[in-house]
Amino acid sequence: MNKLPPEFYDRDDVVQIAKDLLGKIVVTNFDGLITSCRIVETEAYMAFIDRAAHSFGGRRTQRNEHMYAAAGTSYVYTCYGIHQLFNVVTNKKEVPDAVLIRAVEPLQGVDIMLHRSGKATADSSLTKGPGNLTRALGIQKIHSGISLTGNTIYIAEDNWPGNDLMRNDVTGSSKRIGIDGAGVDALLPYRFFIKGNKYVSARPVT
DNA sequence: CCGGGGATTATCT
DNA sequence: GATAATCCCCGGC
Repeated sequence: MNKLPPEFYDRDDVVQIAKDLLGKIVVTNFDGLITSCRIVETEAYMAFIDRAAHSFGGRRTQRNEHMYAAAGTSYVYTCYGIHQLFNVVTNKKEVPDAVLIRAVEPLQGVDIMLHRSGKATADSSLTKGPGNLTRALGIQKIHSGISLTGNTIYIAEDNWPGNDLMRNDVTGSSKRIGIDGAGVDALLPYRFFIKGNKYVSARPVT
């Protein structure tokens, strides 16, 4: 299992990076508790011109400051007052591209994740949906701004079979979820998921 | 089984 | 004061 290098994140095509992150593995290591999950659903948010992005028009506030950080930085923020959402910052410093991780499949440390979520059984709701997966992995707002090439939170790849198959046979795309206020940009096909995976958070909208 | 709406609070205007 | 990149329960079919 190899940690993704800084060059993976430091590219100018955030849509391609969102596709490439499918099948990769998120690992968290908090206080010696190691949990890991495979990414099965992502969404791309493009800097400056994307009305759905927090950084639309170059908007820069205390909340989204980390979107402007170097490639490979985490951006975690609170949504609806309750949920923490985990994003991967891409592209060069001062260019606020990001990929939202929307759903993952548990791999390692399921018992720890159940405990964090207060759930009794490991059904798909454990890590289906952006709010649920951060709870299971223990990711909180205090983890915003850290490097994803370090040892606390990082993303790695293994010899997952999907890597060897034709990418379009394994993955699908749709418009993004929950951003109806974004005008025409709400229709952009910037959501990517692994076809048929039971942890994918919602039905693709045609 | 499915869809609608309430929960709950950080953040921005 | 309004809104929000969501979740989950409950009521109706």
